[in-house]
Amino acid sequence: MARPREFDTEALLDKAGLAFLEDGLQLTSMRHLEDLTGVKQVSLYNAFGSKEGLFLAAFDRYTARVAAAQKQHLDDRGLDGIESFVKAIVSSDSPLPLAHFGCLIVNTALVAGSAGPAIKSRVQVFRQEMHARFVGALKRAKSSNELKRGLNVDQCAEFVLSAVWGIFVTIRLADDDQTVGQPAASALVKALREWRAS
Amino acid sequence: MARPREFDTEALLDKAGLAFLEDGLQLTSMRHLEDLTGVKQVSLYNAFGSKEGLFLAAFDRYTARVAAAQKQHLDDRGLDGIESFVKAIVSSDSPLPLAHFGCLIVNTALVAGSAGPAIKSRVQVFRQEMHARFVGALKRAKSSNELKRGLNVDQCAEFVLSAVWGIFVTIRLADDDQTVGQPAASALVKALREWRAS
DNA sequence: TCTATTTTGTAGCGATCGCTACAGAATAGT
DNA sequence: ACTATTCTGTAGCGATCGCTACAAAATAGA
Repeated sequence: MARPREFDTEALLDKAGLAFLEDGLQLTSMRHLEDLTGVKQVSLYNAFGSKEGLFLAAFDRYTARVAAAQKQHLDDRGLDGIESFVKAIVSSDSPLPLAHFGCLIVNTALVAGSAGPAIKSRVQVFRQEMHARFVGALKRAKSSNELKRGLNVDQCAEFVLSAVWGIFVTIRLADDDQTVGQPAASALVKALREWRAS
Repeated sequence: MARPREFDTEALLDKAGLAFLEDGLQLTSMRHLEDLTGVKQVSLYNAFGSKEGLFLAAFDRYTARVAAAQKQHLDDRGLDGIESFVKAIVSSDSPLPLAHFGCLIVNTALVAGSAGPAIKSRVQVFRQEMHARFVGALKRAKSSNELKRGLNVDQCAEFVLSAVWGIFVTIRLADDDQTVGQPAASALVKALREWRAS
């Protein structure tokens, strides 16, 4: 019983997420988003309430995709699942479509302190979820005796997560070379293989 | 033959660097720096030319300290030098005085794309220098047969650098717990020991 | 068709941004 | 003391920021 929207919300959030990924939350202006999406500022405010609301919507959509990709690699798998996930990150045909420009989650983590509690807690929660999925894969590896004895799964999961996030920082600093993350990723894969038993 | 300055440049750069570390380049306003340092904006512009000039001065001072700390741990040492450097990062009495709030270099790397070419190239150069110092330590380890055969020193250096930077992102996301980097650092140290021969 | 409800377009609010013009204050050389 | 030069304090420039008031446009139910 009212006028319908003239824009596609999901396509809008994808474009907004890309803009936030490139320039960061604070440097991406609502006027820029207006030009980029073709949707007027007032419509954005009507739909999302505020700039932070729009960011959170775009962020949630982004994280959902990352979580799905992680699950796809790790579910019901052990160390090989982690290995294939790491390889996928620096692969040119990555299932994470935006990995070549860095990762919105990592970028947001670094400005979380200045970005308000809602955003910070969102990043913290998502990091915990990623951690938990790594822990799940490591526990499967442990129970099937794939994992070397004496390794702490929590510690290992933290390590993989930090290493991957560090690779995203490296990717971000590169000019236009998509392969800068390759050496670090390869060495990470080698380190993962040292975790194998026998 | 003119009026002398009434502020200590080095103390000013330390305060400015801390502010840039906490809030980032773009979110730290000149008025905030004025309040923080007690030096009027016009004096800051007189001394450093622009906000970017002030940032680069503070950044150079910060990187010089990080470089000195890295050299202190790595010079004339091999894998044990790298190990002690990694441990120092997450140590509560770190020689890097600001490590508990993250690392200015890592934070800057992530916004380098939006921060202008001068800043970006500065970060790239410094990353290369850190990389070269890791390569130096790894080559020493190799020539003394401390390093396992078949390992690529360039790749290993990239890996350590990415892993360390990832730890700084993790530290940044924590609320006030200075020990969040410990698990990842411990696992990184274990991975380093797998590089030892015999 | 008429009314209620929501979206869209125009325009601009107050606040803050980086930066600077101007005049007064302070020092070195003469 | 006088001049030249540099620094400090006040005040404000133009631009941009997130956000919103207002009215016209468009749709669903009566």
